Amino acid sequence: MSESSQKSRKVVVRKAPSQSRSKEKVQNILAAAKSLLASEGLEKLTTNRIAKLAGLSIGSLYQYFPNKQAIIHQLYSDWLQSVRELLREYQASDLEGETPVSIMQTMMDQIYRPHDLDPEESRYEAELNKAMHLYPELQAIDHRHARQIAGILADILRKTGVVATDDVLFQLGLYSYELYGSYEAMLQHEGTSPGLIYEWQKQGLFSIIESYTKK
Amino acid sequence: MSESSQKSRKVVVRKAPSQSRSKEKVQNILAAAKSLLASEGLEKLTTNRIAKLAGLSIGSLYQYFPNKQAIIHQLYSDWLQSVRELLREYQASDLEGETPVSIMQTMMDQIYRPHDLDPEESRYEAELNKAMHLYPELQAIDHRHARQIAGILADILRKTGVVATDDVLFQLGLYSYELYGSYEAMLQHEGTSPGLIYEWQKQGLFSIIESYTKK
Amino acid sequence: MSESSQKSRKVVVRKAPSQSRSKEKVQNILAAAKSLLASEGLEKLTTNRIAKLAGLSIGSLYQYFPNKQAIIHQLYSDWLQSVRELLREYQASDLEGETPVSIMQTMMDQIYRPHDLDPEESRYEAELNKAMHLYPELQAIDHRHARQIAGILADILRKTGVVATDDVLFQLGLYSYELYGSYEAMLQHEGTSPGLIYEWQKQGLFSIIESYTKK
Amino acid sequence: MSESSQKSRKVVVRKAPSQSRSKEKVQNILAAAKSLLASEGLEKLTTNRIAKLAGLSIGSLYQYFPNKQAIIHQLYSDWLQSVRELLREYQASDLEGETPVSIMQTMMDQIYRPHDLDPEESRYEAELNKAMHLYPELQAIDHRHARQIAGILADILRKTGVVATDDVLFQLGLYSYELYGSYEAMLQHEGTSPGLIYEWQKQGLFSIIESYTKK
DNA sequence: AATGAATGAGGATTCATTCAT
DNA sequence: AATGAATGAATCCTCATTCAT
Repeated sequence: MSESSQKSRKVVVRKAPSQSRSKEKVQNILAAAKSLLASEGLEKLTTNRIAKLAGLSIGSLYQYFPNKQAIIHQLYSDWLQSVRELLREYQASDLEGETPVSIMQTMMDQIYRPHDLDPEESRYEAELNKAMHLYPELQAIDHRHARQIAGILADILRKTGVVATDDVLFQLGLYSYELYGSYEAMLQHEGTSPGLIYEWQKQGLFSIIESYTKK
Repeated sequence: MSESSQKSRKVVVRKAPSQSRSKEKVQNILAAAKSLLASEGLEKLTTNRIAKLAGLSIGSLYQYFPNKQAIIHQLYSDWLQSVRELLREYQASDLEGETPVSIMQTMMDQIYRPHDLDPEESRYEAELNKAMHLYPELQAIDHRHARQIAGILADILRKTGVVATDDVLFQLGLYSYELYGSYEAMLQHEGTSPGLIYEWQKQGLFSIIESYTKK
Repeated sequence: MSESSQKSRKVVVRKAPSQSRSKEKVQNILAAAKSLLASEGLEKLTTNRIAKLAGLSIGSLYQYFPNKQAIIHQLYSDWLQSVRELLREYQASDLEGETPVSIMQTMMDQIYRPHDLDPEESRYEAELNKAMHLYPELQAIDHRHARQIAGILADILRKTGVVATDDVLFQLGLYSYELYGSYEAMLQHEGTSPGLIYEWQKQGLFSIIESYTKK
Repeated sequence: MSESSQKSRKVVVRKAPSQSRSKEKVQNILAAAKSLLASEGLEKLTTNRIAKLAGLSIGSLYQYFPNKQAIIHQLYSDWLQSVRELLREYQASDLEGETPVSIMQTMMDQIYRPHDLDPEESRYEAELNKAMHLYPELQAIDHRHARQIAGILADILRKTGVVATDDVLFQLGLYSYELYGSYEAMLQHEGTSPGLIYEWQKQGLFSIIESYTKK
């Protein structure tokens, strides 16, 4: 199960199977944008460069996306969706016998792992996050997604025994989700040790969660 | 994205602010940039607007700063310095009787407080952080400062009883410092409760610190 | 989504032409735009060509006008103002002994004349009119000016003995003004004889006016 | 201004609409263009939108029309033809007992009427007129048509008793025709009263015609 | 014949930076 | 030293038209 959901994390690739030519082009564009974001950063992300890297003309690019923001939004949205889907699997799964800490640990292991394996992925997500802040219009979407994720996390926490008001549960979900964002940010700094930070993040979060758990 | 046309540039102050007249102009420029950053965000931060708000000509601005990056760098550097100085005071103070947690609590209260009191300050620091990420050249400087702060924190932690290798101590300092950055980021999201987040940040960090403390 | 990016635009002059240098540049730009409009038509009127013909860079052009519309608006506004001022002189003058027809005849002779003398002027005004229709935002201004002119004409007609309700007087003023627009349009057609058309325009208008005059 | 990239082009129909299938497609295209012109204006009239609304592909559209201008030309040409045919009926009819004024009155009532009944038609013709001015190549064709119509009108006027040289008669025909164009333009302005304008147009024209009539 | 994806020149606009005065 | 007009490369985006399938 952990294997299959590992795959479902990469929604971008999952959609790739060439159902239609359109879908493939869209994927090319997204892949190009992702690649530029990871390799050169947000500053160098121009529509013309994306088109060139995707192997099509600028005009074609605009046949698939109405504007630059839409590309970034899709990238971000895809990523958020993959996280949401992963969390939903856990939410829907049999949580019998799981403690809040045990389930969070499992989920974090799965979500944080790619950063250790692939620094590109790490840079990519950090740049994506940056971009999100630069386009105010996209923040609303970000918030909506974030709230959904927070809701799922809150539900999982509640089901596994965390006792708190709905609002605190929701805040806890939001906090957990945003903690992941800060993890990404930290990895961008040189000199930080991913392993240690990961452990500390878990330890800190678990300490908080446990304080809301009935004994 | 106006920042995309940036090239490698020197980021040092062009003119040592030795004369008081000069010092004043430099301060005006920095204050204007800070104000614009806090009120309108990074996207609206143009050199022309800074000059206008600072009450001098764009030509004069370039007599005090070689380029836009240098202004942002100075702003960031000033902020880091204030943090460093604050921490150095603690470092130099009599830490007798303090536990790692007690001293961290004191320092965090002092550093985090402005965000509760002044949302402008919060926005300002978040935008500053964004800018830092957008100018790759500035990141190296950021890292140097961060390492200094981490070193101070490591020293304080060691003096107050944290037991770990030098490297782990340093990582712990770095982690503590970066946790603050993530706090700023979280506050930018709607729907988050500053009070709760602050408490959780502390609780998480203290939990980690305590695990490195001899009993 | 791309459709929605249309925004209201300011159509005022960005920089008050208070200093003579500025004034001169503004005039250069307007003259260049006018010249292009007259010689090549609206299709070839691009900001870059205006700048080049005006002898300055595209960047400079945008220091004097916030956008292309503003240039066209200024051109149109200037022309309307000259007409308004001319009419106001008549309005303020001693109309004793004048009949509606005699005063209209005098004014029309003065306003229509440039077309006979200068075909460039004729083409220019026709293109300007075309442009006005292409920019919806400018139509509101057009209407406001038109109403002012209509008001002045109505006043002149009333003072010189036309008897009608205020509304009809106003409509008559509007009609007289718009008749001039149609004169411009007709001149653009080959094979038309300006002299005849002018006489007919007058004859038609006078016939209408006289039917509202007490005998 | 998308039209600015236009170059000299043939404006004839590429394919004679001899087969009924073809004829239908051509009509679909023209109807779509007309509809877009009336509802959204010239600026929003793109070949791709026309094709979509006509229910065929952009490629097919270009099988029936060599370029965008040709479509507009056909639209304009069709409209002119309908006017021509209407006038020809009068020209061919028994004009015994008709005065120039009575016959013009009858014709104008018939031609002007649609504007009162259908504001869409009014907008359509105004946009068509605008388009005509934007494509210099089309003006020559416009003039040819206009001359034909002027010739018919001149003939009708002569037959019903207007006495003037052939040239003046022709000019009078042209003037009458163009007066209609100005009527359309006036209707686009807010605040004008169609009824009054119509009456005034007639009154003005009749006054001119009568001055060329033997008593 | 039909399709519609692909093209890319061209347009409006911005803004960091320079330099003549 | 101070000024601020001037620069122009660079960016996002449009749309008439073509052509491989």
